[in-house]
Amino acid sequence: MRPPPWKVGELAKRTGVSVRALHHYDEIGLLSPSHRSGAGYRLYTEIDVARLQQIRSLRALGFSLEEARDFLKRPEVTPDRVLQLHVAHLKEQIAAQQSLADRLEQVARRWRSDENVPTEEFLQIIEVTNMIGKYYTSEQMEQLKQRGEMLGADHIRQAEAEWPELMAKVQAEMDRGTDPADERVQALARRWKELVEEFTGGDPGIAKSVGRMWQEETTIHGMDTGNMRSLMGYVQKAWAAAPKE
Amino acid sequence: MRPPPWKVGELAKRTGVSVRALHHYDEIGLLSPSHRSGAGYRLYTEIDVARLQQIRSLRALGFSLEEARDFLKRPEVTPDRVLQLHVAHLKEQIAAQQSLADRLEQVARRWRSDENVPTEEFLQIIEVTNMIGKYYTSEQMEQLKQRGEMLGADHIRQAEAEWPELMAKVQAEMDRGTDPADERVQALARRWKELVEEFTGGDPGIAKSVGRMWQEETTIHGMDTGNMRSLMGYVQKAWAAAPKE
DNA sequence: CTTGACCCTCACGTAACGTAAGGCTTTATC
DNA sequence: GATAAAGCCTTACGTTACGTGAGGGTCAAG
Repeated sequence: MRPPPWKVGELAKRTGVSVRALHHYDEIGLLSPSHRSGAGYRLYTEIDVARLQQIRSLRALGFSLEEARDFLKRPEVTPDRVLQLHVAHLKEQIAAQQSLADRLEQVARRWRSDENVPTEEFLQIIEVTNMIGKYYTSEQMEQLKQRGEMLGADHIRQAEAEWPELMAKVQAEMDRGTDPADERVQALARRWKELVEEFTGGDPGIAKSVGRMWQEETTIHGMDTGNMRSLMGYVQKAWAAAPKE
Repeated sequence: MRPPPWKVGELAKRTGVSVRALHHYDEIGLLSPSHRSGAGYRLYTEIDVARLQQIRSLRALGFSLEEARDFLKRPEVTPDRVLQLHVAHLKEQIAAQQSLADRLEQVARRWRSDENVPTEEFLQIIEVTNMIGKYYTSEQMEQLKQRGEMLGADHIRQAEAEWPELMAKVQAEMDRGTDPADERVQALARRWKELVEEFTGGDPGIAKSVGRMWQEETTIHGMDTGNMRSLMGYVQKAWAAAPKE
């Protein structure tokens, strides 16, 4: 296991990725080992390991192998960016799973008491169960990727810059106790929504999940999380209070 | 949407399970709607919805469709049992994801500071990432199911009864501050391990995850969780302190 | 020097649907 | 009450990410 060119079986044993999978990644040009021995043995280096990690993280996000390959081609995709995405996704999953677990426990309790659970409960459970692990669905990813390309890197950066600013303003209104229905707050909430939509391509499903992702992202840019949740709550109230269009 | 025989598309829309998937489930005899209209339209009742929920929960646990079908045939499998399994699995996932997320954040920070992360980190991340969502692997499930059949229902119940008893004893030693290496504790730890192995068929991978499941299960039988964790920790120390065989 | 553990390259198999084709039925619209 | 549009049916081939051998070199150990 020691000496850092590893043979395929060694890498497989250490990572839990099957030999066949590594062969497959090589075949499709997703991860080709940096070296081959004289006899044609695949030899993987640290660089290959790092790339494999990126790949597995992206797969955990729901990327297909092809999407992962394309994504890793893009120059702005740095290793820590991938890690951040993975972390954001995990936190999202955790939140969703936590609430589902609570719900399931309730239903189980109810079932044990009177064996009579309304079908509506089951319908909702099915829906939520499906959503978990599917948060970034393939079409959603499609849109995300397209948007990412269409907006261009600098556009994205601009949005990134606007977020903290916008959040600071919202925070100010919140501290001041302004009613979420107030026009000033409404304007901020609208802008918030626009920013989200700009990034998501207007898909409401993706908006929900990516909303939280942005929350993470901007957290990383130097803000605190507990607070953020209350901010989100405030904005949501504002949306709820909005005159319908 | 109201009237409870639903057509396939209605059910699909409400649950997020695709029409094709429902057709598929019908084809393979996993979920055949209770009724058909004169024109041959599939009509799903509340009972069908409840079954669909079971199926999706089992799928979330990593069951294949065939395994789910067989599992649901068994008479001791009640709806709330499936819910409990699902809950246990979710909590397990949450714990694993939480620790992975922490790890990823650490690594990301380290990367941003010196851009130099030891390969060992990546190897471990890959391994853990793989394990999540794979906790119950198909072969593991195989073993679980086989064991479930081989042990028989009453054997299981006996084990169920022994758990609280055993845990009470462990708790007593722990409260007393007995060293985990002490022979009394060692005996209890061995029995603990035996019980786990009896249920898991001796597979160490499954033992780890099912250990937590039992934790949940027995919790449900009326014990408190926070405490349980420290119990587990204590037993693990005992295992670590065991003279190697 | 042989034997077991690995490695290679084909190459076909599989699970759980996706997707499209061709053709009825039900619902909505005028 | 006709005429779409929308939804349902079956049949059937396509897809992704590998699993699972088959047939045959390679290499460290005894």
